Amino acid sequence: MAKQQASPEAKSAGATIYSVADHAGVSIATVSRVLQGATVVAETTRQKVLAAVEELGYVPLGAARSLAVRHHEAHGLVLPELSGPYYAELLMGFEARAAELAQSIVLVLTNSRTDLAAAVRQLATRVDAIAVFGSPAISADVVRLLRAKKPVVVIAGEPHDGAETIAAENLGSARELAGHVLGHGRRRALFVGDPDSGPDIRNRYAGYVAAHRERGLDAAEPVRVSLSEADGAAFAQRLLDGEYEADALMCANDELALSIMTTLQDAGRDVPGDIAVVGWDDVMTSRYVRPGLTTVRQPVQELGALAANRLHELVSGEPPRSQAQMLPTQLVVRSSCGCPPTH
Amino acid sequence: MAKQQASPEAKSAGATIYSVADHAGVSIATVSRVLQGATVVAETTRQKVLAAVEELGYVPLGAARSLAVRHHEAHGLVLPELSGPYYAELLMGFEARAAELAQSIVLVLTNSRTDLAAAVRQLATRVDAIAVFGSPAISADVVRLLRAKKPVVVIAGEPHDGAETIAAENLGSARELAGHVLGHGRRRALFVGDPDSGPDIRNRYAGYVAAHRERGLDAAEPVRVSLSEADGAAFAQRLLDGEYEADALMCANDELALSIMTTLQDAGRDVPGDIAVVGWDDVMTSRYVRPGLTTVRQPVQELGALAANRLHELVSGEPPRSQAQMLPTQLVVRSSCGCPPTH
DNA sequence: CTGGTTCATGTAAGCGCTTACATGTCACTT
DNA sequence: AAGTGACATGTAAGCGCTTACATGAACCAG
Repeated sequence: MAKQQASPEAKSAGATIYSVADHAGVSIATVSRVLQGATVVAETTRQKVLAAVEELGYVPLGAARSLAVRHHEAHGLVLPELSGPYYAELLMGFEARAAELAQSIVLVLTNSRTDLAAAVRQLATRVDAIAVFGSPAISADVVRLLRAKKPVVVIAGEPHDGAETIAAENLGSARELAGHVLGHGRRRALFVGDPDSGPDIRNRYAGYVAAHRERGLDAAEPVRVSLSEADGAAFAQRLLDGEYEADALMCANDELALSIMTTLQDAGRDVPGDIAVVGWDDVMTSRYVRPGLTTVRQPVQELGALAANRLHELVSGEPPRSQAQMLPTQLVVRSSCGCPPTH
Repeated sequence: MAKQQASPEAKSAGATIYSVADHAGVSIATVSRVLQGATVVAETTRQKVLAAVEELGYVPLGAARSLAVRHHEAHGLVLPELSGPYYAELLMGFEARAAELAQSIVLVLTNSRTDLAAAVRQLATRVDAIAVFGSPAISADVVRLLRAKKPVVVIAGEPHDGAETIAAENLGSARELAGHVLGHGRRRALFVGDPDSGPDIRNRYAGYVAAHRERGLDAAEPVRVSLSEADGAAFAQRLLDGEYEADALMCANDELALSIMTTLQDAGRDVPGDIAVVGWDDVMTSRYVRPGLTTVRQPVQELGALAANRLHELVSGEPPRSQAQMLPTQLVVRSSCGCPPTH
């Protein structure tokens, strides 16, 4: 009956470090100390404080701490969207590494935004550093950010002035993949995808061209379609209508390849008999589909993790790298290219 | 030559509202006013301020604003992971709605965390409200959060004391789906998945049982496996080995269904001839696979959007709903259930 | 018993914003 | 010419933390 002075319901909502200190009979400095765990506090006082925290349901106000310590302990990540496994994996890798570094992550998806610039500006307001996926849509704002001196790393994008770039290797594996297809004797291979949609696709096309050149072959102009299932199906239809002629299709990514391949098959074409189809990314579906899709696997999670890691290093004062970092990539041969099925 | 007094390189990194005010020759209050855009400011001063902001590369410190206005303008989202389209879509829906409401979103993935409780506590520190996906792993911490009086909504989880719940409908569509399969004359249908892994799966199993009961049939015990491709393949192998006997499989989700179906097919079984297989979620692969997978489509994006929306309403002072909200769900009949192919 | 250490704790000064309130200016009215 | 509003801007008091520094208690050596 002795300690019932505390108002039983005045708790939680507005608990601050002051109310906790009061409740525990100590100063706010002591409360802060036990919560940060850095300095030594006598065990008995620590228990008192913890009890008060518990009792009041105290949750410290992150903003106040951030203001006092002068950083946010948070990284920003700007991605176009999350459909398909690519960005999701990137995000997982990023999140996992950020978690290890005790950084919160705040996410912005650009496709859902009408005012992208405002969103990015807002983001810059609450994080210490930002990783941006290199969609062409955002370059201007990235530059603005740079001027505002938040460390920025660009993932799979154009090397912007001053911002670090990290990406997966494209040119070499694209050359290898195209070479593999040509090795099956295909002579009318088409590249499907728009090289202008970013450096990734541009380099894949460059690899396709290089593979042709090495063999003294002419590389066709790319078929410029977006990386969506719908555009894939539409292109396949045009192919069926005779608008294009090809015995192999090197698609800019798996989603495109899959929708094209399925549309062709449903129309009675034999893949790879009549026409080979290869993709890029090695999404889950590519394993399940028959024939299995030959493609290229990127270390997407690692890409994300690396971005988070660099961000942290930059925040900790390491100098920016001028050289773009490049992660190796791996050819995955299944049977849509003309190789015999192996499953 | 007259206005070159400004130090050319002292910019950005440490620009504060004070330096901007100095630079523009106004008070910090005025700077704040033009940046918030709420109060009227004379056009000429507004221009001066904007120019100073631009020149100094000023980015306001979110933490300071949050502290002053006493909320974060951010929502938290706690998800197990992001592999597969389900969570990614949920996140997209959530993000899109949050963006409309001008809320930042900070993301925590629980599978990558060793100390989940700490992560959630940290999260609570920097957001106004939290949406938690209802994995059983986190219930205890959710309760702690509730005590600490941050609004919480639980997505597809157990109705925890005080926390709102929102979910997609399971029981009815599961009954419908199971009924459909039984309608093909299958009499040895198995449910594959663990009803104890959460209310979603539990209700799907309940629907399976109800469909049997309605027809005077006995429902078998569920085959308790986790929702992963690996476990699916393992189960398929045991089925092939004769450990189970079945003419239909109702799987707890598509990933399971797909890996099982493919494993069976690769072993020479005819789906749906020998055995029907149905799933849940309608992931992209389910469209591409042959036979097309019969499944149930959930309004996953809407689920996410609804969560974001409720969070905002709760933060704005609306009273919590005691009734769980339930979104309708839709049977997608393709041919893995025994129906003729339609594509 | 005194003075010097050591160690736990308290005191108070910010961190960079927002905003209620006070002040000053102008343009009218009378 | 003085009084009155209306309006733009400045002043200053917080918001809830962290942390350098000051204080005081406890202990030990001399």
